Amino acid sequence: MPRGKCCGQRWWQGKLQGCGYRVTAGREAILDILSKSAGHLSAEDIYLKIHARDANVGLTTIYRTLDVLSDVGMVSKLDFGDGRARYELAEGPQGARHHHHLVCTACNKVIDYTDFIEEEVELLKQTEKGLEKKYDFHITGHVIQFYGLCRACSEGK
Amino acid sequence: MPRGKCCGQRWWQGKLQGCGYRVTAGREAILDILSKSAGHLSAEDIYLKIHARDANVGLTTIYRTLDVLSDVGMVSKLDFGDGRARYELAEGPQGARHHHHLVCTACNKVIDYTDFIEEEVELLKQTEKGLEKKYDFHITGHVIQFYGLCRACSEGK
DNA sequence: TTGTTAATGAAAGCCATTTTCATTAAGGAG
DNA sequence: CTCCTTAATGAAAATGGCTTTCATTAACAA
Ligand SMILES: [Mn+2]
Ligand SMILES: [Mn+2]
Ligand SMILES: [Zn+2]
Ligand SMILES: [Zn+2]
Repeated sequence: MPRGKCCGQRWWQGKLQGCGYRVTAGREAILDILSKSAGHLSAEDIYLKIHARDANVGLTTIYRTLDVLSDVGMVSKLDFGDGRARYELAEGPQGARHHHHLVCTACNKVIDYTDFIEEEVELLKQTEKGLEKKYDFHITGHVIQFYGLCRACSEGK
Repeated sequence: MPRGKCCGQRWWQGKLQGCGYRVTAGREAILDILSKSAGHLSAEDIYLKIHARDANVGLTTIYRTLDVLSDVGMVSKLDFGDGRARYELAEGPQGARHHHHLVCTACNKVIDYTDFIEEEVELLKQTEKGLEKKYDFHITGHVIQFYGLCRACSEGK
């Protein structure tokens, strides 16, 4: 019987080690925070949460870890145009369905939506196929985001 | 009979003055460069082109002017994820149909495409309508971009 | 021509992210 | 378990796109 947190919490070990990365306390802490948060955290958000909770993890390590996690596909790096990158867990075992974002340009609130995703994904697939052929491109990803004003910001004039 | 460059070159005067902005040499130079370039220029690109051509326009003025031009809707500010904003003339009298972008993540080449735009725009319209209703949002804009590897970068392994 | 005020440029500042480099520790070999 | 190689880490400094400040210039209305 293994010591430490028992199975179930560490579904990421395999993925990290499989890609040649070591499993460290800092990486576990960052993944834990990401998996327990609503998403769209900046590097500094994570830094603050980590220090509020317990450990000493430098901001530098947070940036480096987020790069690693993006690299192995466990985390998505997002840009909502407010000058700082944000991160969320990519679709994994237990969570995170594929979704797109609706961003309030006034208060920076971000809404995940999965509505209309089927039609969007369908069109995207076709468009990607067409673009790949016509422009001889190998497409690896896309960004779709809507910008606007949320209720509160719209009323606040 | 007016002095200076004669009519035809200055379709932007009206728009600027109509919005309460003054027409200055720097603004003309920037617009001229934008209208004669392939597009997707960074502030520094413009700065270098302006100095290669003739005049003394500070980088600060270029940033400020691009803000003004975005404000009046003459220029679109683009973000391809390479850490610097890029700009292109928005659809105006003579040029620039509505298009989306295909970006090579290796060499940063950007392709404008108008194919599939009709279907995309149609779907976007519907999606926006649905999102506005469901999330009580007033949508003002969207971003659609595809990322991948161009032929050259794909072959170069 | 003149006065008001927006526009400008040089220099300093800002701030998210990256780099440097000396120190620590993950994890395979034995 | 102990050693050893080398990836990982953190503090501090650097980077770089962009913004702010402030004294000077020039658009343009009167
Ligand atoms: Mn999300
Ligand atoms: Mn374009
Ligand atoms: Zn809002
Ligand atoms: Zn390329």
